[in-house]
Amino acid sequence: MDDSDFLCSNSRMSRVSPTFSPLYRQIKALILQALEVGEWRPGQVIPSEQELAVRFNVSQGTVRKAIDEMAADNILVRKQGKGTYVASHNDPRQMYRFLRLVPEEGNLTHPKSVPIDCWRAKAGQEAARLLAISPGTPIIILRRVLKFEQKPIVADEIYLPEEIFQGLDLEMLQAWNSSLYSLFETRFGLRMIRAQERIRAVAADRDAVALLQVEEGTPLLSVERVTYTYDDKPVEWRRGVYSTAGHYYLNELT
Amino acid sequence: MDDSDFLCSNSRMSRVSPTFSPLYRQIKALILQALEVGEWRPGQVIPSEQELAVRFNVSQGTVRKAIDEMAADNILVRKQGKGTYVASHNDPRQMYRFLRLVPEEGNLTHPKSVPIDCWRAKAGQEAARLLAISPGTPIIILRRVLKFEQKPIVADEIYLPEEIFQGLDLEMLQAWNSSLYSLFETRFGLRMIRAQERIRAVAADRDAVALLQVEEGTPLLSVERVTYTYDDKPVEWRRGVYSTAGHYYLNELT
DNA sequence: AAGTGGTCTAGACCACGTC
DNA sequence: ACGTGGTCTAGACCACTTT
Repeated sequence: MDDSDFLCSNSRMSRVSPTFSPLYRQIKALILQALEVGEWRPGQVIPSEQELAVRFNVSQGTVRKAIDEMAADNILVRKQGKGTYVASHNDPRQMYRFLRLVPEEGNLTHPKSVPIDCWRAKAGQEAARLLAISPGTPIIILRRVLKFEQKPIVADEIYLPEEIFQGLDLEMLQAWNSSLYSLFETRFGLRMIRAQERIRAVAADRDAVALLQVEEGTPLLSVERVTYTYDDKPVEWRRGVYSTAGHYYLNELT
Repeated sequence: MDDSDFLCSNSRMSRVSPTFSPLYRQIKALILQALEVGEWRPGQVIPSEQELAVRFNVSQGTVRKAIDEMAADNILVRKQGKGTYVASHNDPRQMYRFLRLVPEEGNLTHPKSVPIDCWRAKAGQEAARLLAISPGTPIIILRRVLKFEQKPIVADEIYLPEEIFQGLDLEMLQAWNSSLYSLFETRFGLRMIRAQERIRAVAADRDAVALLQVEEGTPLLSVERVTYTYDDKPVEWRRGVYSTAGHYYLNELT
C-alpha cells in the first residue's frame, strides 16, 4: 500500500503522530460503528473477512486483526467454517455471562428470575452519577429475586434510564422466562459489553430477610454493578445482596 | 515450508488429527518449558523474535503469535524498541496484581504486609485437596495482616507446601518489605500465573475481631484463594477476611 | 466443490529505545 | 545507525461447514 491514505483521520504513518492509531483499530472502530447502528443484529453473521477487506480497502489480515480484538472483547464470535457472528445474550452460554455465583455443591444450574415490582421514579444523586445522567431524569426501578432450584439466593434492585427502556413494566418482565439481558437485547436492542462490580459484606436488613428467607443480621454479599453497552455508555445500575450459605462468588484472577 | 516436519509430536497437517495443535502453540509450549527450567529469569529479556524464529526453525510471525498469547496470559511483557521480558512480581505494577481491594475514597495506596506467625504443620483434608498433595504432607502455615495506611483491613492464613518453600520462616518474612509473591519469586523461584477466588460473606469471629479491630459479628468478606504456577500447579492456598467498611472488592466483568 | 475462518510464511516499512 | 517490537500486505495451504 502506498502513502496516499484513504481512511479518514490520520495518515497513519505521520512522523509526528500524537493520535496515531493503527489501521486495524480504525477498522475495528468502523465495524463497531456498524454494530451500533444495527447493520448486523445479535446472533447474525457478519460479512466474511474477505468481503470486509474489500469494503474497507485493506488486506484480509488487517480485518482479521480487528476481528481478533473484538472476539477477545466478547463482541463477536468466530465459528470456523461458518463465519463470524455478533455475540448475543440469547446464546445459552452468554445468558448469565456476568453472574459469578456458583453452588457450593452440585452442578451449576441456571437461575430463574422472579420480578417483584417495577415502577417509575426520578434519578437520585447516586443513580444519576453512575448512569451518567442528570439528577431528576426519569428512570425505571425494578426489584426481583433470583432463584436457584426454587430457593431465593439473590435480591436485586435495578435502576434503568427510562429513555432507553420505554415500555418496560412488570407484565413484560413476568412474560419473559429468560435472562434480563436477553430481554434487554431482544426488546430494546441493547447489548451489554462489560460490567464492573463492587463487592462488600453487609448484614441482612428487613427487605433481605423477607426476600431471601434468612435471619436478620445474616452476613450477605452486597454486589453493586454498573453495566456498559457500546462506547462505554452505562445503561444499568443494580445493587443486590447474595446469600452465600450454599453458594459462593467465583472469580478468576489472571 | 515443506511437509517434512521437524517439531516433535504431530506432523501438524495430518488429515486425521485428534491431537492437532498449531505450530505457534508448540512454540509457546517450548518457550514455556524454557521458562520453567529457568533459562530466562523474571525481569530479564528473552531473545528477540528473530532469534527465537531461527532457534525453533519457524517464521518470525509464528514466534510472534506464540508470544502474543503469552503476553495476554501475563507471562511475558512486550516493550517496543527494547525487547520481550519475563513478567515479574517485583515489577511495581504487578506486585499486588491479584489484590482487588480498593479504598472507598482516596487513591489506591499500596498495602503493607505484617506477618503475625509462621509454623510447620501437616496438610489436612482440605489443604491437601486444594494444593493437590497427599494429606499429611508437610506444609507451612503463615498468618499475616494487610494494612492500608496503618489500618488492618485483611487478615490472611496462608498454606504452602513445605517442599517448595523450604527455609521460609517468620524472620525471612519480617525482613521482606514488599509483596509476598515478590518474595516467593525472589527466594523460591516461583512465579504465580493465575489464581481463583471464592468469596462469601461471614461474621467476624474472635480472631478477626482481634486482628482487624472490628466488633464481633461484623459482616466480613471471606476470600479463599488458590494460586497456580506454570502448568496449572497449585502452590498456595489462602483464606482471609476483608473488612469492607472503608474498602470494596472491585471486579471487572468482561 | 465452494466458502469460511485458521495457520504459516516472507518481505516491507514504521515506531520506539539505545548507542 | 542499529536493533527491537508493531503494523501491513499478499499468497499459499489447512480445517471445518455447507451445498
